[in-house]
Amino acid sequence: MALPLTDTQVRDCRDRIRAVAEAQFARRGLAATSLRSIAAELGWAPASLYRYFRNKDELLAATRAAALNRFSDRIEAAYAQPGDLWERSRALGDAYVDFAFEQPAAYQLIFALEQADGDKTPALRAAEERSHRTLTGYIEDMVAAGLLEGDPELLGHVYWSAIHGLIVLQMAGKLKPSLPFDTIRHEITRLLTRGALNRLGRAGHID
Amino acid sequence: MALPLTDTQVRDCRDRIRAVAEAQFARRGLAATSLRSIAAELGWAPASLYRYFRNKDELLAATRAAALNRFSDRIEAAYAQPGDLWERSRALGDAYVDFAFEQPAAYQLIFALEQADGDKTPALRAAEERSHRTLTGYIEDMVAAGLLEGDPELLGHVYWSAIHGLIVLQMAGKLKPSLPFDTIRHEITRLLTRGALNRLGRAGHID
DNA sequence: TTGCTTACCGAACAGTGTTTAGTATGCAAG
DNA sequence: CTTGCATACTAAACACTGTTCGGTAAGCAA
Repeated sequence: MALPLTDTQVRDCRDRIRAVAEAQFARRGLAATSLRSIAAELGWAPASLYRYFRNKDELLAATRAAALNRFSDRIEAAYAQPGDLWERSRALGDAYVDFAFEQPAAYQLIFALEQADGDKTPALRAAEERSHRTLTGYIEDMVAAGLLEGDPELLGHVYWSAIHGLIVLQMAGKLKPSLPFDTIRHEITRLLTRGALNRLGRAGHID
Repeated sequence: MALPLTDTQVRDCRDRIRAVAEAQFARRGLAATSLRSIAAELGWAPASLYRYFRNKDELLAATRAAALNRFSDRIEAAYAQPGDLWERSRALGDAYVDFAFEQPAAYQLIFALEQADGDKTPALRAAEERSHRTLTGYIEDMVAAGLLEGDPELLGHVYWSAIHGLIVLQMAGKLKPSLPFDTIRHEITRLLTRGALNRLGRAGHID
């Protein structure tokens, strides 16, 4: 073990480390996974990992990238299947949801979701419920007034998820620069006042 | 300083600590903020914080709860203003967006968003761009086929934000239990095939 | 003055990511 | 076969983290 590793050997080694890391992320959670625990599972010394990754963040980024590429593989394969656009749409949606629920740890890793739930204080829980009640109550008012149709709970989730997503993307500078700064507010206002989502929320199978 | 503090003094102390913590979260980021740095800014010893918070997680939860309550205050105040439902809708939407962009650190704290961006490997960035291209390309196909109308970029963001939000909520067990397990997939399929969002994405002011 | 409760602190402990000096391995050269 | 050498890997340390514990000093009651 003193001659230089080939490129493929290095890549295999990186993949092995990455796999152990992702397994521990899924099993113990991200915060409880240390370089020492990963090295221990490999039967290595902690410092040895630094031959393959510059630091812990780079290892984390590598596992994220691998999970994200698995996700893209599934989506693209589903969308590439034969059929008309409706069928391919359905296959793509199914692939998206299937991946999320078959590999929840990978999905959480991709989107950097914390699975911590035990560190919620009663005060925090109360604040969350209050916020949820406020936003959901608004949707209920809209439904009661006949301005939106469907199940208020589900409708509210779609609603606020979309708005939240727009804000996050705007903050991250991911929206295309040609959009003026206020466009997001206009879009949100239209969401809120036009009932564009009013076909959603009615539970029922598609035909 | 040896006689017991009154309840209000204790609360003031907790608030002072919390304020310093939130300021450091906003300034240096969440990961770079330690109990030692917070104590140092207060001129205290690190151990002293444990008289007011059981541990770091509880301090974090307190700051989260405080920020979330400030958020709810703004939303509720806007929605409680006089006017018809349209006007109150608009006020609520404005309040939501204004808070998010006036206090981005608080918004990120509330929704546990990591502001880390420098730890992105080229490989991870490539994987993200690939995934983004795949999902956006699908929307573009829909628009090209005349099944959706509007700006594909913005439309895609709303689209995937909503779906992502539904999955996260389903994973967290936040969707109401009466909804059968497959309802989320049906809703997503309807999103994908019904063009329910087809009124969105056309840039332009509301009248 | 004595005693006691109490806010606060200094110092330590275990654990983390990371660096550095060093060991031992196995091929290549003499 | 011996020597040299590049190299995969390690042991030990460093600086830092959250957290705990014994101790100190301050102010009130007796």
